[in-house]
Amino acid sequence: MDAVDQPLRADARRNRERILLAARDAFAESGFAVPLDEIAARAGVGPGTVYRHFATKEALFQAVVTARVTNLVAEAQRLGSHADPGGAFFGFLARLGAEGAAKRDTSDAITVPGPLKAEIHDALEVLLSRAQTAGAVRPDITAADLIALMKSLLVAVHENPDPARAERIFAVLTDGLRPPPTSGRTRSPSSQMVI
Amino acid sequence: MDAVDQPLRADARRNRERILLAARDAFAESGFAVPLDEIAARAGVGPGTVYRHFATKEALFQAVVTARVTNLVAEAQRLGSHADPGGAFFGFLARLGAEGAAKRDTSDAITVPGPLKAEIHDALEVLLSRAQTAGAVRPDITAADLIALMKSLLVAVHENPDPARAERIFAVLTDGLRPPPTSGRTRSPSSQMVI
DNA sequence: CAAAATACGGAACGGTGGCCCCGGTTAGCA
DNA sequence: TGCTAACCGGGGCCACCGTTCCGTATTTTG
Repeated sequence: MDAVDQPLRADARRNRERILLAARDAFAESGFAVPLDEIAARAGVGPGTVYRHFATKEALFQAVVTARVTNLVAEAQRLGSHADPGGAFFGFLARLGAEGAAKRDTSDAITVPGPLKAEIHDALEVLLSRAQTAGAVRPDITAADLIALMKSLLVAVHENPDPARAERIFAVLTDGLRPPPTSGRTRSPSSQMVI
Repeated sequence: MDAVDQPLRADARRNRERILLAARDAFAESGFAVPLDEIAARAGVGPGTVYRHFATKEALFQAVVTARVTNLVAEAQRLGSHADPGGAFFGFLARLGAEGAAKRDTSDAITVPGPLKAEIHDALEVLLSRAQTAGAVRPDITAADLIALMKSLLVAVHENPDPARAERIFAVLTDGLRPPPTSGRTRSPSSQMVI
């Protein structure tokens, strides 16, 4: 990973841009699991060239998704001052779901331990606790639960890419996140998961 | 895969038993992804011996999980004649969740295309449609949706093995599966996932 | 107990994927 | 235009994993 980018040869700069573009597309299509050789081939360079610019495959991944995650966090913080806590929370969840359904690497980005995951976690936690205080979201859920849920549901959506099914799955999530009717327990006793 | 098992040498029969035992534990702990060499090592045999008894790793997996899945299907069919459709459905879901949380290979068994997946799908469909007709489960969900949901949630549970979190996650699922309140829409408009 | 059939173990093969290195090429500058 | 330094390409190394092969060991049988 080159820190300075001022004294960079013209072809080096051009190749770096190409690699980032190709990585963006490849990661979005196939997630982090895409072979690095395919990224290199898409960029029209050799694998060695990729490693000249990015020390490791993960560094390249970080470089690609950082901008997108930062945007998400910014939107979450913007929504954090929203009047309606429930609307802000579910709106951000919808944004996250749309992003994750479109780009396969989003679920990897918010899951792999690192600064990105921490940022999303913190941003989500603010929205979540506000919504919970307002009574719009069930109080037992944590931000880590939500990230785990989102990640696994995004995987499910990617594994059978039916838009209608994706909407149904996310509807189950959003409805399940709402506070359960606190009045006389209508839950059947057999609905407990014994682990 | 040897069809005849009558003329089987004593050590062969013993090793076959050992392999099945080791595979059962290894698959339960690590899912289908466990290296076959580890199964062989656990059984105290060489990898070649495993392949003498089972033509492929997947054949061994099928031999291990078939009994368990068959039991699940039998229980589903038994519950199918239950008086309370909702209770039967959520009870079976709880059973599936418990089984899947305890054994990591359950999610693989019900997901990999094959007869096991088809059996589970059909058994689940009966319970689901009865519960939907009774108004205990939201009507838009399909059996395939449920399998996808269960699989991904089980993966999430296995990735962070906190029993409390597992219960919370499954609570979100069961609550989200209940029919949404049909009365005046309390859903905020921003809760739609735009895909 | 000896011969024949059968099974065993583990080394080896083939494929995949992350990562590195060397010979050739190209940019930048005088 | 010619020289130097940086860069590029892709072949290659290593690790992992499913699978196969073969010399050896064990069991069965006459």
